[in-house]
Amino acid sequence: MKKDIQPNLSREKIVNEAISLVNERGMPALSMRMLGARLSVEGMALYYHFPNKQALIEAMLDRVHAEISIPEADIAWQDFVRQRSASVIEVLRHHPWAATLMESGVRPGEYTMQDRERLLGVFRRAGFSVSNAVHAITIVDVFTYGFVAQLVNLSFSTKEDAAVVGQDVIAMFAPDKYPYMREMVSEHMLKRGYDVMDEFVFGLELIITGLERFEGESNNKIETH
Amino acid sequence: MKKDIQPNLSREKIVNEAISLVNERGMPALSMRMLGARLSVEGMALYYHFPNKQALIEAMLDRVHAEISIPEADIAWQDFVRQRSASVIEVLRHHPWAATLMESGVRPGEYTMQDRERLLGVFRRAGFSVSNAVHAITIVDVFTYGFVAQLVNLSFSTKEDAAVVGQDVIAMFAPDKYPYMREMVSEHMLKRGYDVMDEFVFGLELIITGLERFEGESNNKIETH
DNA sequence: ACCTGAACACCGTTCAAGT
DNA sequence: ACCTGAACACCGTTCAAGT
Repeated sequence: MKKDIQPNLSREKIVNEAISLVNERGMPALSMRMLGARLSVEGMALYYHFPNKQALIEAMLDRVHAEISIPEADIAWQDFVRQRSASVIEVLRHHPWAATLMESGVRPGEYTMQDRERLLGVFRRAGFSVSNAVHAITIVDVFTYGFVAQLVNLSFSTKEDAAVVGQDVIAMFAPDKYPYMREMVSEHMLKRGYDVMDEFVFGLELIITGLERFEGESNNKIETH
Repeated sequence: MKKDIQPNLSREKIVNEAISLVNERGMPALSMRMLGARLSVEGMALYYHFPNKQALIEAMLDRVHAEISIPEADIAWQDFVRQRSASVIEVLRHHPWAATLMESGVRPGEYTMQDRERLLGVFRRAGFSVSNAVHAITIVDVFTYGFVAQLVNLSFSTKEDAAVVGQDVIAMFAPDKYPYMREMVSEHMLKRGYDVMDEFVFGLELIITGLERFEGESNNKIETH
C-alpha cells in the first residue's frame, strides 16, 4: 500500500528546505530534527544524505553562491566589479545568515571557485600583474563581503529605524562623551535622503579608482582569447 | 569551616576564564557547564552574574575590544588609521573567535563606542566633512575587520601551509578549469617572501591614498581643541 | 548574597533494526 | 536503498532550595 518506489528525500530537497527554514527563522532554528519535521521525516534520516550538519551547511552556502549572477567576462573590469558586488549584496540581503559564513571561508565549493576564477581572469586580462590581480580581488572581496556582513547584522533595515537606533545607542552611553557620534547621527544619518548603500558605493568607487593605477602593468602569462 | 566570606565568582573572573576557554578550544567549546567546571562551580551559578549566555559573550567581546590600543589622537590621520588597524589585527589574531562576532556588530559596548568616537574625531579634525568622515570610518572598518574575519578563518597560518592548501584546493576541482587560480598559487602564493599581510598593507594604503582626496573639505562644526 | 540540584525541553550523532 | 527508534552524551535556562 505504502510502497514508495521513489525516495522522498534528496540532497537538493533537503538543502532547499534548510534554506527556507533559516531564511524564515534564523540560523539558530536550524536543527536536524526540526528540518526533518518540515520534510515529513525523522531528523536522523538526513544522515543518510549528509555525513553531518556541517556538510549540510556547506551545501547551503554553495547553493547561495550559485544565486550570485556573474557578469559577462568581456566588459570593462570596473563594471564587472560593480555588477558582481551589487549581486553579492542583493543575494546576501535575502540570505542574511549566509553573509558571515561565506566571508569566514568555510571551504570553497564549485560555485565559489568559479566565481573567483572569473574575477581573477578579468583582472589578468585587463593587464594586472599576478600580484596586483591578487591584491585586487582581495580588497574587492574583503570590502564587499565585509560590508554585507556588517549590513545584514544591523538590527534595523529602514532609514527611520536607523535613526532611532542611532539615538538610542548614543543616549545609552552618556551623550556628552560622544560628541562626534552625536554629530554623525544628527548631521548625517538623520538627514533625509540618507541611504546606507551610499556608504557602499563610496567605498567601492574609491577602491576601483585606486586600482586603476595598476591596470595594464602586464606580465600577463595566460593567453587572452 | 568552609565559610567563604567573599564570593569566589565575579563578572571579571568569569569573562577571563571564558576567554581563556575559547582561545584554547574554540567557540563551540564554550558551554555554561564547562565554563562553570573550570571555575570550580556549577554551570548554573553563572546565571547569578549574567542573565544569559549572550550577555556573557557580549562582555567577552567588549573586553577584547579593550585590548585594542588606540593611538594618540594628535598624530596624522593616516598614521592613526595604520596604527589602529595594525592593533585590531594583532589583537584579533590572538582571539580568532572574536573576529566575526565583532564585525557582525552585536551591540556596541563602552570600548567599542570610545574607539569609534576617537576615529571619527580624527577624521573630523583633519577637515573631513561629516559625510566623508562617516564614509571614511566605514571603509576603514569594513576593510580591517573584514580582512581579519577572512584571515583568522583560513585553515593555515604558516606560508608553507598556505601553499599546500592552495595546491589541494586546486587539485580538488579539476585543475584545468581554473587556470588563473593555478597561476595565482604558483606565481604568487608559492613565491618565497610571500606574506598574507602584504595583501592587507596594499589594501589599507590604497584606501588611505583614496581618502586623502577628501581631506580638508571642511564644514567642521565641532571645536578642535 | 551567592550557589546547588533537579528538572524541562531541547541538541548532534550513532547504530541496530525495520521495509 | 532508504528511513525509523532508541539511546548516548550533551546543551541553555528556570526555579526551588540550601547556606
